[in-house]
Amino acid sequence: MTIRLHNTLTRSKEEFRPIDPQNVRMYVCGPTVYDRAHLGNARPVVVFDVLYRLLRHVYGPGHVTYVRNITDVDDRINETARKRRAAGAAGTLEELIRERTEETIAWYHADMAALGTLPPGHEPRATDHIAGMIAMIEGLIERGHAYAADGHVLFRVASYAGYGRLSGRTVEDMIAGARVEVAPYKEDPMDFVLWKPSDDDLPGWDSPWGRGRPGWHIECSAMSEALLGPEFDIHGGGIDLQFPHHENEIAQSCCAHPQAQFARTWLHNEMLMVEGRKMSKSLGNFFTVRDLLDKGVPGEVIRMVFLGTHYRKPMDWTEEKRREAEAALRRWRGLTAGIEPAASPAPGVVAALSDDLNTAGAIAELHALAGAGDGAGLLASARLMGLLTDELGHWAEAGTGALDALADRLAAARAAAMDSKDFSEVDRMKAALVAAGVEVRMSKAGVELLPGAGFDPAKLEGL
RNA sequence: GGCGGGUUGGCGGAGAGGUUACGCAGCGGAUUGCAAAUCCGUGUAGACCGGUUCGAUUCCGGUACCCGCCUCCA
Repeated sequence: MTIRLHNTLTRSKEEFRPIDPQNVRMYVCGPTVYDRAHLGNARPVVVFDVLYRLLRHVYGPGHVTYVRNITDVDDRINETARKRRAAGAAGTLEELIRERTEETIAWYHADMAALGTLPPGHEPRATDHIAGMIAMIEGLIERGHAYAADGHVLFRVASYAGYGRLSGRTVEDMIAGARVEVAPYKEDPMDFVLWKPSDDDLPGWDSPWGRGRPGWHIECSAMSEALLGPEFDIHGGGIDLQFPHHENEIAQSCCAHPQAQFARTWLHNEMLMVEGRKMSKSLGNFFTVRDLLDKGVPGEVIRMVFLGTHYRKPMDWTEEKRREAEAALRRWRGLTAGIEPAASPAPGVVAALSDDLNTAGAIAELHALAGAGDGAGLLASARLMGLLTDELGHWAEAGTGALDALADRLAAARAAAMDSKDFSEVDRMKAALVAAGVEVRMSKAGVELLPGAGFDPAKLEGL
């Protein structure tokens, strides 16, 4: 099976050929752990989880290395720690920072697991790789690609001819935009920070340039090199990282290792929209994955909604999509209950995923399998996409015990009504069940009650 | 201002230079105490204007509108 992926670097779909099929290497930009992950943060995690699963399917589970970093150096983290200290929290600033990042990472792991995503093989933390960053910065200075000034170290953008290739813009274009930060210590306004000084109120590490902390982009260059080497297969993240983050990563890594190509294939997922607007912190229209889970939206449903839109198109989160996804999953779970998955996923599903992760096309194939009554094929294929797994299925079983008892009562009432011709009690029960989101099936064979979309076990109380 | 992307039937959302996407909703039928579910049947859409072609929604150019990046962001 040939996998084809859309490479941002070339703006075209390319056949994917790993550098080493025995060790396919992928790096995805992970979270900055300053707060709960919002729904937009979850999209790349799910998208690249599907790619990870596909790569494992094609090359073997032991032949894919997936690295997703954790950024735990960040001014927003510092800010939270400072506020906590000001509010009287015990401990040093460093301890409060660690506390904050530890709890945020635990939330992140729990929330992403709820979406059925596999943990990456490595989750390096920036604070564990400071030495590697300092070494890389020193190398860049030696080669003339960076310079120290006023306690800062800056990358000399003019020294790298390839700058702008990923984002498809020239340095002149960017200067025309005229929104770069001008600082007295910069040789050129485009130059970006590799290292910056920390005062006593900020976390810092000793370096040749004094006590300080790394800039935003250098961590990914250092950590990908440490875990995947100077050249690897896939680098992923949200499209908003294309510039400047990924452009700067390329500049740093390629200048540090001129003989290597850094990441060969760049994949970017489009943004998540809410009410037609990008979900973003500055617009203040974001909600977290946990908010949704707490509202009773199962992680599997969120995952299904995500996969319904191709990753390179903006996706609007809507209540209607949530409802449709839940209904389809309930149907499929009913169809596959007690069935063993087929030995391998359906070729049509693998083919769709292999075509630049056409998850919407793959879901259409799942519908076809369900329509054909192929429960075993459906199960194996859905699981390749991380759907219909045992871990994600608990939501679909909630309240089913109560339904079994109600089904018996309804069957008895119906049998009595058949004789008396008075169906009022049967109709009352049926209406109440439908109101609780239950699908009521009455046939000659008997009565069957199944949870439907929006099923709420709490509404069964009065029955 | 610079750069990039998008525009598909009632809604969501794919692929393909010429043949039904698919899902949801709708409509007709079977079935049912009535329903629901299920099954069968049913829709002929691709912003606008040109061009290439025997043939374009699919390729090329332009226009309009929408969105994103250029500033913390996935």
